[in-house]
Amino acid sequence: MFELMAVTKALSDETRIRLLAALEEGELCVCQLIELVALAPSTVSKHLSILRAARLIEARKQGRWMHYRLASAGAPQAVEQALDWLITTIRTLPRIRQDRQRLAQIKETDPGVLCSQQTRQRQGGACKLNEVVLSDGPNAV
Amino acid sequence: MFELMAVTKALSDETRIRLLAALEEGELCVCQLIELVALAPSTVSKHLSILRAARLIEARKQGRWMHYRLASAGAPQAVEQALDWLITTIRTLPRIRQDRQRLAQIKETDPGVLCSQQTRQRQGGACKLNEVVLSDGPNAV
DNA sequence: TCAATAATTCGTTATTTGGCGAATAATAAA
DNA sequence: TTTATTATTCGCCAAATAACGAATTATTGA
Repeated sequence: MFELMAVTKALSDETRIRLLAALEEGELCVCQLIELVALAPSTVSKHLSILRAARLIEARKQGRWMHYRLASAGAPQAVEQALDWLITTIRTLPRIRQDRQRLAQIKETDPGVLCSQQTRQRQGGACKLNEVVLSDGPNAV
Repeated sequence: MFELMAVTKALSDETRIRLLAALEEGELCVCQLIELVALAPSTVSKHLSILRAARLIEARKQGRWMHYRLASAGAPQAVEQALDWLITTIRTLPRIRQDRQRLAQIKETDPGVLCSQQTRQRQGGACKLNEVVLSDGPNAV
């Protein structure tokens, strides 16, 4: 029962559904998934750990990068069937199709470049935006 | 996406899984489900409304009684497939088998009698049982 | 019509969950 | 070895959720 609930709880969050859908096309590294769902690295990492605990995804470490993929054929049957159901069900949903397009763009960028972009955004990169907002614009103080 | 999430969220609670499993064998009224999961009527009613909103179950009103059953063939394909997956997956789980046995007992009692028993229990009615338990039996003080 | 009853809705409380940033771990590069 | 970088874990806060009892609705029976 515990294992079943791990699966159903893992599937009960929209972000995690999107992550699974993204992985349908093949293995991705964390920074690519972060780029797709546009959430903090710690948040995405937590979502991935929940999916992994439910055995819906598997991980592979390569240097500093972690690569995630959907559970393989070796997974429990309940997990495999759940994934089958999910993937066929979500394929046509607008949100998922949108993600799929965006993912194609993301894959064009080298993951290394992607990571450094994200790091810059989290650090000083946002300052320029703040300055503009604070000195001018509709939300000026 | 909204409809899909309604289904996955509905399946993310253990009580609701047990309710679905109970309904696999056929239609049941609310008081029978209350008896099975041993939760407050308002709680069970809420769970049923969540399952119903996800279209996993359907309802039929007969007088003061509401009868619930699993979604029929007319349900959305995603719902039907989810139910198929769930029912086959949970059938062997200890907790569900246990519920199935208890449900057989519950069905032996007339629902009307069941309801009045429950009403008495929620009010002062538990006293008689308490007295017996307190004065004698395996749990006597 | 009025009381009883099956179920639901409402309001409140406690727990769980999702989100973030800071700190940490692990690995690569200088 | 030291620094940079990728990802995770931790600690905190806000939002969502499950539980209950009280009040309400809908229906039957007196």
